[in-house]
Amino acid sequence: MDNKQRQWPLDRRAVIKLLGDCGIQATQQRIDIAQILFHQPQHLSADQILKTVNESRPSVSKATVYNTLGLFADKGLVRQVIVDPSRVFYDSNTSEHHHLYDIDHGTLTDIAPEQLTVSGMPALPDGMVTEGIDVIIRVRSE
Amino acid sequence: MDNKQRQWPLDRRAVIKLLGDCGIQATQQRIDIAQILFHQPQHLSADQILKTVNESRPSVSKATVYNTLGLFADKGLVRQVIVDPSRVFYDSNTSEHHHLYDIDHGTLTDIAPEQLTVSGMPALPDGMVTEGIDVIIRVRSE
DNA sequence: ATATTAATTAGACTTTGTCTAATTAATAGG
DNA sequence: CCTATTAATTAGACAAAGTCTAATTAATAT
Repeated sequence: MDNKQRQWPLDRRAVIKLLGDCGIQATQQRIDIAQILFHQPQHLSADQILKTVNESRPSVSKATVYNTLGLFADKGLVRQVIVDPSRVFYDSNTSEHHHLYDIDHGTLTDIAPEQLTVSGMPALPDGMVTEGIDVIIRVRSE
Repeated sequence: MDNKQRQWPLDRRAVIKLLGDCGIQATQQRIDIAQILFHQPQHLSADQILKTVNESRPSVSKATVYNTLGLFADKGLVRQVIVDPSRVFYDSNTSEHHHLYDIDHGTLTDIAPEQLTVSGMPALPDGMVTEGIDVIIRVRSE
């Protein structure tokens, strides 16, 4: 579901529609979280989202943040990015692209698919279904 | 250091030499851990190594396992593989290759570099030094 | 309105990994 | 070989990310 281009930033209305289109009940908490994520294409950790969403006043619990991010990832609304052993990033941009990860600063940057090509997908054993291909360039920048 | 082909399995003598060549003091604990890793090209988590090394009788502490794996990774003897949010794998094969990760079973398999080509390395911002490029094919196999 | 189902929550819990301060082992020099 | 010095190991406390549970609250449908 939903790996199309988006029009940034998504406002409240657009977010509600997006959730609806994916069969996700648009509760207040989910809308809040989605609005943070879909403000722009970005990479946020669960902890960053938890902090941001409760900035003005506490409104969403830790459990719900994790539940919601898991749900969004399942539905294909966001993409998990696993580059840092200590936390998962959630990428609000689900159109095809690669990543550059700065080990020293813990920051993620997008690499456009035109800039880097992966060719020659090997045949998979029976019963295996490709879920995705991750290409990560790891850099140091001290 | 040391991303060359190895001759599997490495016996005790070969392991001691390998450590020496990398400027690592060959203590009993490090030899034990290295022997497990370099028995064959494989992907092991810290926890798996801790269990294996203490199988017959307790001989290496948790702290030392983590210290040692960190040291081996720094020296380029093993390669960290970050594909699973819950644990880091250490790959005893440091020659160039890619990975296939089975999400449902949590298992890693190698993909030979000939089978999959990455072309068009983008120019990096000033001061950034490439540490490595990871290509991971994620599959489900329920 | 009300029954039923779905979502949220606090807080306990698990797991991976880190840190510290103290002990033990290894090395170098005489 | 003994001894000083340095390096490695250790137990156990700790930290942080994420999960789980059982109870509450909100949403939906009838």
